[in-house]
Amino acid sequence: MLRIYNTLTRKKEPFIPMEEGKVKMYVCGMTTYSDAHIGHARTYVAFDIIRRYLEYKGYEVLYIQNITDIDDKIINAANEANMDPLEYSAYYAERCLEDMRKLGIRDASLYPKATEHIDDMIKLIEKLIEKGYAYVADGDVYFSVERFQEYGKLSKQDMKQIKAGARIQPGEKKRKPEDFALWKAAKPGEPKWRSPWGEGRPGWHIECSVMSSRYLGIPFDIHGGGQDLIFPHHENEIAQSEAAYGKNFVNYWLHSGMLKVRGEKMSKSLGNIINVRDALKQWDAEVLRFFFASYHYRSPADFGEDALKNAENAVKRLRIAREKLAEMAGEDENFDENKLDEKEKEYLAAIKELRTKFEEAMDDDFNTPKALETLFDFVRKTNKFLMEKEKPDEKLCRYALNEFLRVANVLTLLQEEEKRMDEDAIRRLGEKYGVIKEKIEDVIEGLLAIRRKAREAKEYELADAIRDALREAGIEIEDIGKETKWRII
RNA sequence: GGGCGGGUCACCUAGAGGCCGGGUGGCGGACUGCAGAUCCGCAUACGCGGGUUCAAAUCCCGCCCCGCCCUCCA
Repeated sequence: MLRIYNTLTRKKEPFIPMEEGKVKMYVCGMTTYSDAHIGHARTYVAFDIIRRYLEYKGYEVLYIQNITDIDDKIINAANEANMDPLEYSAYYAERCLEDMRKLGIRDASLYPKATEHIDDMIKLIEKLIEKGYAYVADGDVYFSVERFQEYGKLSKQDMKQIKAGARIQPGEKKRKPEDFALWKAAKPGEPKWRSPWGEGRPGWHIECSVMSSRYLGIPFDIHGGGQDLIFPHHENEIAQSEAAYGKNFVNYWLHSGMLKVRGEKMSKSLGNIINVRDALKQWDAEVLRFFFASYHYRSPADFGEDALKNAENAVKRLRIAREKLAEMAGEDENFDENKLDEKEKEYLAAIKELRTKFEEAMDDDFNTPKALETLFDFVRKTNKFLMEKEKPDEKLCRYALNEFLRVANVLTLLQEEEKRMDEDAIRRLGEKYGVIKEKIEDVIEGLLAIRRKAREAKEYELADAIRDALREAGIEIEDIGKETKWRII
């Protein structure tokens, strides 16, 4: 039974979707006015894993992630760059999605954009005005917070606190400081849309109320985002949606912890924002994903050299185990349990345990660090099994590999092979030793043949030179007796 | 001030009242021409001070420290 921590109740609750077998989830996406940073990556990897686990459990998941493509910051940034704001945000939206794909995050079911839903926003605002929850003030429209009794229920703040923190910015025409904008009258030169209150553009919060209910209905199952969005954004979404529709908006609110950099908050003023693009120059996408998965999604995470280095080594251990298993694995996984000997039966038990322990961990509010433990436990048992068993059952090995990959995939690990070897360097090396072949694999084999002869002749300098050069190029070799295996590291 | 989450071995993380955490790194052993990989073993831990209990990293109280939010934020 999956249990999920709900920010609304501050408790772990059994997860029961609205519709059996289906999960409708919405995660607040990016405001696209610059490249995605590793904080975004953390959040979207976390929700990607959540989505994958739900699918692993057999749910059909409809996963909506919005793109905020109109907003003050976009307009300002576009003006500075001397570009049209909508072109500007479209450009960054594309780049951000590209970054997420490079990270290995699966696409959401849909990435709706704010500017494509202006009509629906206007309708919702009209409804709020009709019902007396919103008012027009000189071309602006504001939500009247005190009209919504439950305001503050998500962030656990009472009205007194909210009022104490609220301010009226210059140019705003709201009646109460705690009110927030649903619609903003256009200033000269800004992108604008026609509305019953004059030309203008939507406030930030309204888009999520509109797009979530448009694609998922209301209420829907899961609404996620970074912890920094709890207040005011998600609080405001609740106010808008529940005031307008008179019913519960979301069943489970999930919030991911913030990412720090070397113990400090990531912020423009500290100048320590790390873009996904830059992070990918230094670290493998899979290493970054492992790093994120090694923290529980609600805990703060700290992006530091040591932790990344640890992750890099840990990932290597997983990859090697995968390779070793793959070498022994046959075509299909339909092994015959009666043909297994004692050792194999013992290993079969370990394979089955992988799944149960993994699920136990993930069922507990997506405890990915705990889930990783089960992977490493399995790796140790696999290595031991392959070491002790001369000719392991091929089908059993295929089954083990498949099971391993199935759970690893949920954690976004051991996915499609990324080319990490430097083919050019290997070919140059081949030329040096007179090995010229079409296929890179043949070049490597040829080099290894030369090395084998060298070893037999006890010409260890040459043997080691080839080994070191291959290692430089991303190929690691392993001598087992007379035989030599190689793998991409 | 209000809300939330933390302080666990050299490093990164998980954690149920009693027994176990895992990864990285280190040390020793097996294997090896060497290296790597792997296996086995070893070490280092629960911010501070009280309390509850036969038993506390875990529950309670107080304190110190850190991070996040409190109308820009993922």
